[in-house]
Amino acid sequence: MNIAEIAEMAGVSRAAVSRYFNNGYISEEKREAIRKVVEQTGYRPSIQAQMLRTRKTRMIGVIVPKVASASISRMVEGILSAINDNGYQMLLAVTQNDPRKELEYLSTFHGTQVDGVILAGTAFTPEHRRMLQNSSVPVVIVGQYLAGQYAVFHDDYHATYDLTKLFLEKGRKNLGYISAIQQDQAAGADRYRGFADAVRDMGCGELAERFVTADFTVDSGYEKAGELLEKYQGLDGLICATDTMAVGALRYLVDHGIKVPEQILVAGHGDSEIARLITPPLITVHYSYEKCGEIAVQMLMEQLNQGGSAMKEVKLGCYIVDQSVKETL
Amino acid sequence: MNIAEIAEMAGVSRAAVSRYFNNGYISEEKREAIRKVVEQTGYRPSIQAQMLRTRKTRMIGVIVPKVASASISRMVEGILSAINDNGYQMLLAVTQNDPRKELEYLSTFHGTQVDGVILAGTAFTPEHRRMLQNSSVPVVIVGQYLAGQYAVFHDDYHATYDLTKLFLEKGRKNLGYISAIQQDQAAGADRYRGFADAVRDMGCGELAERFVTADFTVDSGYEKAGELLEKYQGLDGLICATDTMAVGALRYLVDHGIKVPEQILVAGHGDSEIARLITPPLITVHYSYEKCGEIAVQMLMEQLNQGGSAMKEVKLGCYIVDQSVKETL
DNA sequence: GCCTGATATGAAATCGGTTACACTCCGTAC
DNA sequence: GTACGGAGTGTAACCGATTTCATATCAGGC
Repeated sequence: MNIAEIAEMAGVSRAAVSRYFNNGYISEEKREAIRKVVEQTGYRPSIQAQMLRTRKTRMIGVIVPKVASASISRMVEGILSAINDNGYQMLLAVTQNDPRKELEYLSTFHGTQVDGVILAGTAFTPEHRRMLQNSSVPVVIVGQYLAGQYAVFHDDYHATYDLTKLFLEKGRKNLGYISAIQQDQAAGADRYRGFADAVRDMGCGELAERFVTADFTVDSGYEKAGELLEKYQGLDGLICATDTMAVGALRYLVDHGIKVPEQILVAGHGDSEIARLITPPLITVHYSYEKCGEIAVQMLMEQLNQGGSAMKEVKLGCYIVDQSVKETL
Repeated sequence: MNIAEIAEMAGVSRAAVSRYFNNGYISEEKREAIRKVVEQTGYRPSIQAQMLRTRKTRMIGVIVPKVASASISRMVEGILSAINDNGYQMLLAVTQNDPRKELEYLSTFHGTQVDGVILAGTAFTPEHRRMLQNSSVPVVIVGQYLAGQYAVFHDDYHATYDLTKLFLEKGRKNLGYISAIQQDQAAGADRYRGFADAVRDMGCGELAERFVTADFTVDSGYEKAGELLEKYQGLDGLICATDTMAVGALRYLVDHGIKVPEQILVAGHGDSEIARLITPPLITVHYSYEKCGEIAVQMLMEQLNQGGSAMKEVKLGCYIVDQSVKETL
């Protein structure tokens, strides 16, 4: 079933059938004739032929490090819903935290494959920058800031700054910090910097050195909490770069008979479901992952439709979630 | 940059350039000449043109009810990894549990859009069956069994049967069950049937009526646990259709001063991270979601490459995870 | 009666590849 | 010497749509 057959059956030209589907000039009679034939045959125009001819794929490429993650899957959900609302579809690629794969997918998408790209990167190399600058399709980066690029991300620095300040104001003066790798600008560097600056501003700069670096896993949080506690005796507060690490740390404390929150107060970042459900609940920071994805799509759509986006960088605010203060559920 | 320009620059025909990319007959000299021009120009064949001409998109459509879910995101991860290994890409669609959207995406994908479809459906209507039977591309259903269709799913019935038996053997004779809606064949009907048959087989058939139906949320689990406990006094065991519900139920019990597991033993299904991390940990059933996705892709690939798959229905086994018995972490 | 602009139409070019077909070499078997 | 098969090549048809362009009709304004 192609457009020529439909045209013949309806007694019109191929152009007329095309106009029927694209709201072009067409008389009422022909419209009706075509409608009948289309209904009867169940004809649908070939998407590939349309893509080739119009040079639009109506697809957005989305590159993420993984998908089985509370934060990322929420972001993907937000992106997907916004993409569909705009009549686009999502081509999903997962890098499994392999920078080579990230570049590979980026380059695949650069061709004629998609109309735009949303990239949830972690660590950016010079090669990333080069590739992004030479991109033939618009790219929006989510979760990270990258100079000169369209991006939507969170205020990681102030999130951790405020969290640290809260801990100090609660009288927790012997803080420790479990960080993510510094190569991860947002979750690693920015959050740690928020912690370090806050303790300095509050007159206890020596705490800035009380940190260890963990992977993004529960087990690593467990292990590194042990290291930190051994190294620095008498900790009364522990701030972790992610909820996942914080859960691991919490389990370490519970396993070793340390009372939470009485002896040590624990916080993470991400407002994940588990942070609210674990006992005792974690103090955490709410990140609007869905919103982040939606805004990224909005920026992309403006570029696709108008050739440019009003917004170039969007920083989203965060707020602290402390269930010991206001009860949820 | 199109194939004609490359051909001219290399002093060969368009066919030769095409053969260069598709491992056709080509002499060493021409191959080298083309290689040089390609390297120099960074030329890449248009994917759209290839799709149009070859009638292959090298894309698999994946339809899921949502993505921000522990079980589904793991399945998507498994599917995606297997798809990429086979040189395909993933077009992802989320239905948000709307059956209309499910049909809509199914029909979109039926056209020329993708080479194959993986469908994680929940409730199948006659219209689903009709559409699946008339599908022009191979479809594999995951997570559910549907007569006559290629499918990979779990042994939900025996999972719950064994779990219930375990509870009874542990001396918990006053069981209650929190079910998912019966329209959901796997998580709803099959699991409940496993529960009901087990209690009957073990000589306490009257328990089969002790159930309520909840949504797939923590809050619903919380609420329904309350209803069940009010209705049936003296419960000493509670089996839930999903971990999420079980977590809600657990919180209800904790909030109401009921000791877990001493007074009431609680179990879910899914072996989610939260089931292991919550205190006290849930008894749960391990489902191989990644594997489920991988096998679905394998079945799809066999159909695409050989015109048919050796496997038609694959039922995956489950095993009970009980941390009170064998310690993890 | 003539001009203008909106509506309506089809022929044909175009998007960028793949591949069937015909044909030329060239080495080898008989 | 002829037949044969495989390697290597180019021409041209084809995949299935959109869109430009030329043209036609008709209404209304003057």
